[in-house]
Amino acid sequence: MVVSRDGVLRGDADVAAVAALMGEAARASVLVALAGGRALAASTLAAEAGVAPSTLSGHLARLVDGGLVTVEASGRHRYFRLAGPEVAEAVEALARLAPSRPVRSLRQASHAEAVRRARTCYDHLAGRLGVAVLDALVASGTLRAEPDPTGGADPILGAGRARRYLLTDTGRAHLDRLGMSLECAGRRPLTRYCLDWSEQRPHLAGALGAALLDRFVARGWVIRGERRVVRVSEAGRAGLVRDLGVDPAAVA
Amino acid sequence: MVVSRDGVLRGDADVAAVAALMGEAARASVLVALAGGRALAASTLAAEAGVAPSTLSGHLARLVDGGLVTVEASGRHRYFRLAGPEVAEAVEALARLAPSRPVRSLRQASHAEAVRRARTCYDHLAGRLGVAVLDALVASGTLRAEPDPTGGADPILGAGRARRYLLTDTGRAHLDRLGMSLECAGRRPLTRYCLDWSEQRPHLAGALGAALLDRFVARGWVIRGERRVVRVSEAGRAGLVRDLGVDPAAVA
DNA sequence: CGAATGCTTCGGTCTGGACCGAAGAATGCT
DNA sequence: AGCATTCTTCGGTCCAGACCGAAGCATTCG
Repeated sequence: MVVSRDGVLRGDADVAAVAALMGEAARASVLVALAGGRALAASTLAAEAGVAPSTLSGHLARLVDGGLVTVEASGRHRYFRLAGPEVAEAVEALARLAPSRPVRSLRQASHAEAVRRARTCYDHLAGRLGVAVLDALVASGTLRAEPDPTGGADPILGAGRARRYLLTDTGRAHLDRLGMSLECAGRRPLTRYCLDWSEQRPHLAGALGAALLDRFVARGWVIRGERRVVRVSEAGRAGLVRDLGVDPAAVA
Repeated sequence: MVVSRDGVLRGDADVAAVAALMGEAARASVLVALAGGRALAASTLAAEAGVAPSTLSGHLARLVDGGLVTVEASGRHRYFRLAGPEVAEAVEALARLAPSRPVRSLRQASHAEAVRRARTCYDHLAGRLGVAVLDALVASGTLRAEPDPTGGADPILGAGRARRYLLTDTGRAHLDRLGMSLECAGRRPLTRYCLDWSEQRPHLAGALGAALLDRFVARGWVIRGERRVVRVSEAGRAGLVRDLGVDPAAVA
């Protein structure tokens, strides 16, 4: 309906150009990773796509040039984002007619649910559980959410969202009482956030995030499974709710 | 939302594959030409795309293999059609974010409307007028719509639609009275239909279709414009409605 | 200030695939 | 049957572009 030949509506050279831009594995990977409105750094995207940073840099330049993606420089990072909802719609339209739609087996579906529920992200917790833990730490005053000091919008979380999380004195004492203090953070930042892709909200990373996962595992609160999935034990359910104030729904 | 990494929702290899299939000028041209549900023959599509038939044959095979296009053999022709509405939607989604969206000027828009109203298709009439003329000839009994003798579905019009139009005896007499009989059809089939891309319905082609356009022009009923557009004169409006029973709305 | 980090540009290699023409199979017309 | 038309397959050429590593800027941190 929209398209037709004869010069009546639109030529087709454009369609081929846009499709060609999407029709390469690394670039498609970028667009898919960016679908949902996330902004991600070039290095992250390169790891996702499984190509060298230099290669992906070229791809990103072409995507930006083609108007599918926008860039925002922030320090020495450059955050890439889909240029608009139309781009996401096009990606989804293509995904809908992807060949060999992998028959989502029951087993795969339940694995997917497990991943969303609780998993590791590098060395810290992620998924609904990871997000709930950060929420609980903020709610209990252990961490204090600090708005962006520069006043600018955070490229990942958007304007008005916390840009860093500070460990309070009472919070440090609290963790000490629980036997969860950190020996030495070394050069690593104590707290960092990491945007959870399945929850679209931040979870706790950094040295504290790693320490917490470490303790949880040591106490048998969470058990590592395969493919980064973790399972919460009965003791973990009780302990997380009692000692950290985690939302019971997140460990159910 | 639909798409994400980690095997949770869907990998992206499929997106890249589909997009790559669309990301080539000749193949995109095919998809655009087929948008709207038309079924076209390989040779037609090759001419559209501006490549050798052998080249396009390869492209069509890939499109069929990729599930974007279906093929139906009919005699020595093979008619290609989009595999489904999802394909058209994807093409349109891509077209929407095509770069350098050519600003549709008022002039272009009115030209488009004129093309839809009445134009020539090779040597016969097309557009709303062409379709209306065929309708009128059938309604008046000049032509008799013959269902597909083989009982199979017509590759262009679908099952249950007329596959050929026969000139009846009374119809021939009627055309004689109007001074519109044909001298000699030669080797060319007397009647053929041709699917009108703007109306999605058949208009009259073949020797009779050509003869009618010829007479209409000779009598000054229609005036040829540029770019295949034709305009109906005041006399034409009256004559077409009075002598042929054409729907007045089609010549308004 | 240097060192580390994040990203881009450049040079060189290599493969996929787009293209054509010629030959071959299938079908319809006379 | 014989011939024309339509489409596909095959062989061979050629170019776009995907890829990597090394080197070059810019920024941040110690």
